[in-house]
Amino acid sequence: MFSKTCEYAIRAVIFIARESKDGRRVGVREIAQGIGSPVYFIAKILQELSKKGIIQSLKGPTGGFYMDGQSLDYTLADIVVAIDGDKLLTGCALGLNECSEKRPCPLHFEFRHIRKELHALLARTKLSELQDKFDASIFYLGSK
Amino acid sequence: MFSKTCEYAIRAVIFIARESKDGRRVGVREIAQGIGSPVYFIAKILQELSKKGIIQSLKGPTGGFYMDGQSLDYTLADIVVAIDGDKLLTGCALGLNECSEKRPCPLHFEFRHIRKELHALLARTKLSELQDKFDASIFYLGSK
DNA sequence: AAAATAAAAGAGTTTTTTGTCTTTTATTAA
DNA sequence: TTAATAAAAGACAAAAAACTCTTTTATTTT
Repeated sequence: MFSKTCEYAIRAVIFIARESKDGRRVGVREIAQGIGSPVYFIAKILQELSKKGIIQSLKGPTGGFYMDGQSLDYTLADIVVAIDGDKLLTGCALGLNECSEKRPCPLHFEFRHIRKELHALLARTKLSELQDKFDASIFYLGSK
Repeated sequence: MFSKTCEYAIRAVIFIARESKDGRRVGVREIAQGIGSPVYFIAKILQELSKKGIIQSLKGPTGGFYMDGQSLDYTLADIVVAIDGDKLLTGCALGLNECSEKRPCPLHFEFRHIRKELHALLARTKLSELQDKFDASIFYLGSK
C-alpha cells in the first residue's frame, strides 16, 4: 500500500509529534530506536520532511526534530503525498493512465468508493489527533 | 497499491477471460498488445500464473493462453495473492510485524475497516463476472 | 573562542523490481 | 516426419527503492 519509506515516515512523524507534546526535541538515533528503523535511512527521510515543512528541526546540542503547533495540523494524507505522491489516492488501480469516468477500466467503479474512503481517512487524520492516541500507551510503533 | 507486475497480471487475466468466452486461445503478443504491456514481461507473468493454475496454456500452433470453466471462478484476490502475496490484505498499514488487535499500531483500527472492504471487493469479484464487464465495450485495458 | 553536538548534504552501495533476450520443449499442420 | 509455431525456462540488463557512510554546516555549551 505505502512504500517502506512512507511507512517509516508516518511512524517517525507520529513519534516526533508525541515527543513534541512535552516540548521535547528528538534526535535521529532516538527516533530510529523508537520506531525500529535504520538510523541513516530515517535520517534521509526526516531531511525531506523537514525541507517540506511538515516537521521542524534544529541543529546543534539540544537540537533535534520537533513539530510546532501549525505542523500538528498536517494530516496523514499530507505525509503520504509528500513521500509517495498521489498515485495511491488518485491513480487507476490497474495502473492505466487514461482511465477515467468516461473511459473506465473494468475495476474503475468498484474501486472508486474504496479509494475515496481511504483518502477521507488519511485526510481527516491530523497529527494532533495521533499524538493523543499514541499517548494512550496501548499503541506501539516498532520499538519492540 | 498493487505492484506493476500485479497490475499487468490482472489486466492480462481479464483480457484472456474475455477471449476465452468465445473459446479462443490468445498468444503473448496479442495479450501484450491488448493490455499495453511489454511483451517479454507479461510472458513471464503469464508463465507464473499458468504454473499456479490460474490460467491455462497450450504450446504450438493454435496454442496460447486461455481459461477453462473452473478457472473463471478464481477471483481478483486469488490473482493478487498469487503475485503480491497477502501483505496488502492482512499486513499492518505501517509495516509493523507485531501489529495486532492486542498490540495495535496507532492506525490499526482505522485501517481495519478499509482493509476489510478491499479484501471483500477483491474476493467477491470473479473472473467470470469481469468477463462480461469487459465485454460491454465501454471498458478498456490499456490497448490505447 | 574552542569543543562538542546534531542535522544537512552529498555520494555511494545493495537489493528488489521491472524489463529484455536467447535457448529449449511441446504441439500442430503440412 | 519435418517445419513452423508458441509457451517454458533460464540468464541477463536496467531502473528504482532501500539502505549506508562521510563530510559539511549550524548551534550550543564550556
